[in-house]
Amino acid sequence: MNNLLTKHILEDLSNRERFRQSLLEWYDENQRELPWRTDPSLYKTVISEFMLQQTRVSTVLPYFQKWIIKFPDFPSLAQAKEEDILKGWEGLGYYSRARNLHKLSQIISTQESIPHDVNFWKSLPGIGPYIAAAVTSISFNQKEAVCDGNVVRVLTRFFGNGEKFKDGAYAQKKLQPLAHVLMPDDRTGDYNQAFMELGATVCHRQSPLCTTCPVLKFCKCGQRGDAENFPVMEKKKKTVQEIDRLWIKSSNALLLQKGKMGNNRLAGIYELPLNTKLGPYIKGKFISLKKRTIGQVLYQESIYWGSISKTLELDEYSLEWVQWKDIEEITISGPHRKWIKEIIQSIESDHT
DNA sequence: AATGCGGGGTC
DNA sequence: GACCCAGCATT
Repeated sequence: MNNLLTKHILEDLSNRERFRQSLLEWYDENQRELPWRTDPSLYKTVISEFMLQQTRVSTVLPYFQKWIIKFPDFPSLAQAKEEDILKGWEGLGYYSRARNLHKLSQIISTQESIPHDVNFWKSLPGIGPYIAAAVTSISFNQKEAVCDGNVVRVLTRFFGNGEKFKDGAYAQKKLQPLAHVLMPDDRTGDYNQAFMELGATVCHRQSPLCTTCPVLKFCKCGQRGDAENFPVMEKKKKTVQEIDRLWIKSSNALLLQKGKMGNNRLAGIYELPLNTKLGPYIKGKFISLKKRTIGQVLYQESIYWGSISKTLELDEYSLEWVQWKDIEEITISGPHRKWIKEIIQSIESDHT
């Protein structure tokens, strides 16, 4: 960290102070109007940070608005049924976030007073170093520096740090102390948000807007004109996994599978049934091939017409007949809801 | 330290 | 198609 600061304009304390002021002034004038910034509260901050985890602002906006109406505060969330919570999260992904938010709200609701200490927040379900720093700085003005993907991008460019990082998480961990050193003692929440806002709206991954950057004079890469080459990450190897799924319908219902065999990542969330050799399935004609990526795995999911041979074993395979009229009520993973609609469309167009 | 976990924007 | 986004939990 120290050798990163040497021979850099931000090594100088008065320059560092000028940098903070420039960034905050820019933020005061240019910050986006976001629903968790107008009439802010601890609750809104927590919800927004959970939703924004690995998820873009534009994706979060409609979910956040609906969520705040349905669950306006910690107690209402604490008392809600997990079913309803998952439904509010449908399509956002990383569903454990919703379950953790449920648990967290139950813990918060029983607290006499809410601790401001970052370690308390880190101990809560679903909260790690980033959200703990974000919440305690924004809501309690604690001096805790966030270091997310935006901050990593800005920092490596400021210092021309061409080190090849194993992955984003590693870079965040490694650069967090540097983020902390640059941080002011006051307005820590605004400063954290300003740093990320700069990354999100000016210091883009590709084609960064260096000419209009408010802190260009503190940025090595911005002045050299090679910001786009930073940060440097190792390549990840992708794997492919092929899966068979079945389209099993009756006149008024579709057979769906709740959760996923072997783990609970999709607990409470429905998808088309997985075809297994030992299952009660009869595989029919091919319908279509769908692709989606989860982490580094590219899933190629082939969907076939199917039927079931042993109707008494539905529970064993977590299978449920879902009436067509109820299909909007349950929580289906984003891609599967889309695929189901597409398949219905194609079936109907075949009949005409 | 490495892996699993969603879905979508953007080039 | 590749990369990555206001990361965290588990192993």
